[in-house]
Amino acid sequence: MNDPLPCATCPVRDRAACAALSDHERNELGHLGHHRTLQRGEILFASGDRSSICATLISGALKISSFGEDGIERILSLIHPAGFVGELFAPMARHDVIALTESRLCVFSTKDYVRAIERFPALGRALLRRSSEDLFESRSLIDLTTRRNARQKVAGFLVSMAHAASASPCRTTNVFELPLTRGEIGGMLGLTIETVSRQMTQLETDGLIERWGPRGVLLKDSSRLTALAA
Amino acid sequence: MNDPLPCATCPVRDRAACAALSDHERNELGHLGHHRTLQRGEILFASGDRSSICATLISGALKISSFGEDGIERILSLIHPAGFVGELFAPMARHDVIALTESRLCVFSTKDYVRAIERFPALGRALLRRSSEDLFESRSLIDLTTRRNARQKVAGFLVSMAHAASASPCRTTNVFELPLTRGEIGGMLGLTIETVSRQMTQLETDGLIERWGPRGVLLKDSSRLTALAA
DNA sequence: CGTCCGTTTGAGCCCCGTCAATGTATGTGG
DNA sequence: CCACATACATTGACGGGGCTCAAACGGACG
Repeated sequence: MNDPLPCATCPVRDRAACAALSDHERNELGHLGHHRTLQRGEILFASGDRSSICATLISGALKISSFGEDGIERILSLIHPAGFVGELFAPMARHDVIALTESRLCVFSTKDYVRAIERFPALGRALLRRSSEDLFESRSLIDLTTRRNARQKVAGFLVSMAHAASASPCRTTNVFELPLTRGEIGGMLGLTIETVSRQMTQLETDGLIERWGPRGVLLKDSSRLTALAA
Repeated sequence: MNDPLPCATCPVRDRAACAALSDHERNELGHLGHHRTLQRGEILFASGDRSSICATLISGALKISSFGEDGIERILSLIHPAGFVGELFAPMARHDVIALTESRLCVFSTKDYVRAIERFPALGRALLRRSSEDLFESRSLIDLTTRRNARQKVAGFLVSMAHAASASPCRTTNVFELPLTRGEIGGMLGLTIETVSRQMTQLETDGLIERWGPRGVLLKDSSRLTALAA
């Protein structure tokens, strides 16, 4: 079951937290984890789970969500390749982690991973760096959700998704596929499905974007879009 | 100027990140930092600063804010005693950090602190733990801001402030002083001053809270308030 | 072709943002 | 001590943006 992971060919081997390790150390870490593939909608772990696993995302996309008693989903974060999920220090999971698209993961038991951090300080530092980045992303999302009107929220969301979709941070793509449904977008921005949809069509009629089917987006005027989001 | 810090009498010595260090290590870290006191409204560092400092909060409260070009403040996070602020890995600060009340800080140069993390792995792990907690808090705030109506947002805000105000996480206070103005609360929740004010008065007339002047709050019915916020 | 799921579009209403006035606490100078 | 200024909070009136309810549309898959 736990065959050593083929880190040598891992597409995120130089961006994930484990990239900070030496070959020898990574090899050792590799023996602790295993690969897993999730289909869209599959749950990695749910709020309240004691299962205590954590994982690095290799490909695909995940969402971290909470559900109110009314059953309304609120998306708290998106996870992109090389991202890390899991509560290393809490006794149990406090949110749900769900695949947005087919996703490949490198899964570890939390206990093993914490021990690895203690043995390999570089891993802890890399994770701290990643955590800081997550924190910044999270605050950017707060920034987005507290904006005044729906127009600014959707515009800002599209810009941030464009950044996330582009592999390199310097060269940002203008055309991409949204991994989220309208409802999920609404759940991130504190809007309803209908409002998101209306804003999208209005952005299109205003010539700021173009749409390729329900999920494809082309940013025709990124600068004006960015300005709108500010 | 850089007298060794009197860690021995520090009120957060067993909760802050540096609590993970041995006496000897902490002593060494203490030689790198210095104390500083901020008055309400004073800025520790601002977005775009290259100053590169970081700090542990000893007493008081800070806010992390971003300002839109319209000049509207959006509060992204509150920092409580034993909290840590500063961008260890970014070339410059991306948000403003401002004192909410008179605050005492333990300030370090980022460069020194990063070096300390490399020398003392336990410090890195403690910071990772703290960062995970900040991330959770941040996501809780997202959870709050994406709620449907103003009532739920304000109720949830009051509950979370009650938790933050109580020193111990198990025994939570029901009476406390808000360190924030109505405008600042609005800036956190994506609401206006007037809406916050109206919701507060309505919560009072409904018998859920009582107010002691503009800032003092007494939670008369925490359970109903919590239910309302869910 | 029919079903399912997600998106789009429409109509109506209500919550909350805007604008404006008043109330209250604190500090400052005459 | 009082008049005044400043800053913040409260309250009211009003209009518009977004939520609710509802129906039509479109693609994927049997």
